[in-house]
Amino acid sequence: MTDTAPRPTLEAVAARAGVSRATVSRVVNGGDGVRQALVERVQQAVEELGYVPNQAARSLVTKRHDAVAVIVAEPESRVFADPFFARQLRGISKELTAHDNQLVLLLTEGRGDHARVGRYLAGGHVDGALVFSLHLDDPLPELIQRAGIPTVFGGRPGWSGGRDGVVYVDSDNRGGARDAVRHLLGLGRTRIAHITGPLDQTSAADRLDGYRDVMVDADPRLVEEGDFTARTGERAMRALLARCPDLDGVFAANDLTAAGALRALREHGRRVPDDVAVVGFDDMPPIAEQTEPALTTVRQDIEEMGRLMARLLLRGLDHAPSGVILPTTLVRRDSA
Amino acid sequence: MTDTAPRPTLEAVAARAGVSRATVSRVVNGGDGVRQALVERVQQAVEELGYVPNQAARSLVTKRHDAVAVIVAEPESRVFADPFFARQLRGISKELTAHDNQLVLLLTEGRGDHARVGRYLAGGHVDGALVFSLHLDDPLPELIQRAGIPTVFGGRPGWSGGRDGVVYVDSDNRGGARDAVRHLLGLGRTRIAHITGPLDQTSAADRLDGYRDVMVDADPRLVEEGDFTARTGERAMRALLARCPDLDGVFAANDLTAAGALRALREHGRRVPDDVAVVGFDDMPPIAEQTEPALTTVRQDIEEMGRLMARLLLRGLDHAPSGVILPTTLVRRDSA
DNA sequence: ATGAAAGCGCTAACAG
DNA sequence: CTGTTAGCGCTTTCAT
Repeated sequence: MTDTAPRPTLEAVAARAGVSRATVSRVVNGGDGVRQALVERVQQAVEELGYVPNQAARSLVTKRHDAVAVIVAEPESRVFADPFFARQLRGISKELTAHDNQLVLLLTEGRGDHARVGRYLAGGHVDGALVFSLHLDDPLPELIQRAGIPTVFGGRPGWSGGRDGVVYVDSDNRGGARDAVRHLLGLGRTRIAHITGPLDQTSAADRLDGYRDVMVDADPRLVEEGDFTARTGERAMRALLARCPDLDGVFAANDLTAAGALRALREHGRRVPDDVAVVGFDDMPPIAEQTEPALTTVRQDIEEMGRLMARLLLRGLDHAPSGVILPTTLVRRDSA
Repeated sequence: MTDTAPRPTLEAVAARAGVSRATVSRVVNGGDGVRQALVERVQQAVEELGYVPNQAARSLVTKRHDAVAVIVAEPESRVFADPFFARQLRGISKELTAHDNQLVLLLTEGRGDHARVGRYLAGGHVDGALVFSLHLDDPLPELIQRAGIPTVFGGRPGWSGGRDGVVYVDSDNRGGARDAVRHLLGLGRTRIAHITGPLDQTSAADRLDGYRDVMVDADPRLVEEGDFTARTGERAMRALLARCPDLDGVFAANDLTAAGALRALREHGRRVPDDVAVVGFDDMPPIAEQTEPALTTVRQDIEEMGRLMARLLLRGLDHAPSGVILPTTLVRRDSA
């Protein structure tokens, strides 16, 4: 790696402005309590020299880093197929940027990477962590707790029952699912199937619970487990069709799954929504608007989730509510 | 943000092991030239105290950060619709992780963010930068050059002609495009249309060039500009169909565009591949395998691109080749 | 309101 | 091989 040209230090600026380092430091950090004349002189010197504070030196004394780790622990498949991840990142990035914080991205490939993440967190490089996509049996939270660093989880962690001090942001998965199923019911459908997500994630489990809230004693054969991918959605739909040819409605755990289901339905000559009405979850425009027919779905504001997670973390977790649940809304298009 | 418990310092470890700070430092950093007995004593002290080096203090003296900035300058639309971004990130992350480097993600929302990025880069927080998705008129490279920090670009920068010392990694877009069109020709198609990407990006321009290489004097009306999104691919296909109803082949600049084209084709009652053969570009499995019919497309190894970019940067740019072009391969499925 | 001085925790000569 | 000694560039009392 080529060396960077030596950058001017506080010292240099002080010399040029004819003041002490302390004064320059004050000006650079807001400049209260410094005479206006001096402030200007310093600012000019900063300008002329192109001075930029050395973050390492600053962190060394302040013990702050103005950096937040974002940890994504997710099997490849989903992260790549689904714009979900990118959207959350964007929200987080916006909020962090607005507060002059940097985003350090930690992608994990599996258990092997956990030690590394733990070490990094314990290393005190960042002021906090934002963690996604935890599965029920994930050891990551344990590590993170041990690192003793402020953390906000994206999505309700499966193990949080009882654990205190766990802060998370989630969508109203259960309520959204209820809305979806009720909408189907309102359309006169009675044989409503559900293709779930991976049930070791709370978002998927909660949506299933919502489905069951409304379909109190539904035929258990109407529920098929999926994993949030289109491929599996298609396969699940085929299984459902074979098992319950009389079904007239489907609530898919996310839009990708719904897209897969739509394919299977078309393949089997079922018209949507005439024969079978379909509702998705997420409202990812590039997916929901592109399906044939366009998808009726439950919208969650993913970017806002990201933004909120960052905001909570930056504000300080001491007075933060444990869980924040964001509302969802049903978006009607053509599939139901 | 809650404070982290005060962590033990080198000093503390030294005291406990009964050696000097220098010795501890040596052990922590590889430990060559230290008697085995001492090494073990120090390691045990480290263990017992749970010592982790303070990165800020270390950077302050070494002037290295073991961190790389990844800058993504891309209008929302594409980053979110396309798994492209996530894949490259994964490749980069893997390589960086393997070399104990951190990934600092900088997402820009537009011109307004450029100053911030420039400041960050100039701030000397990172040892290098990886930059994506530059458009022809993008001022970002300028800023980056000024920051004087080692940089590798993802995709051939549009302005690199003449500029020396620009290092980039790209796919063989032009060659891949030629393969795609030749394949269509080999199928006996003669009226082959092309839906381009945004032509201010070299990847799109190069693919168009590749198309023209083969279709030397093609009817110019067979070319329609797109922007790498499905929606636009659909619209472009409609326009093409209206203008040249006799077309029998389409080369779409990427898979998403091809997916959109497929929709338009279906809507117009054209059978694929019988009436119109379609070839895409990228080979994004979640897209290419899910279209109806499955997409014949030009594969590029996106994750490898990311990995290679990181590798070049970490190895040091001084002896790096200016441009590295990765090969592409045609993947036959059902659409052509 | 401003300056002097003391470190933050670490590495890197330099001695020994 | 190991210890001593200087800082790296910045913030922050404490005087003035």
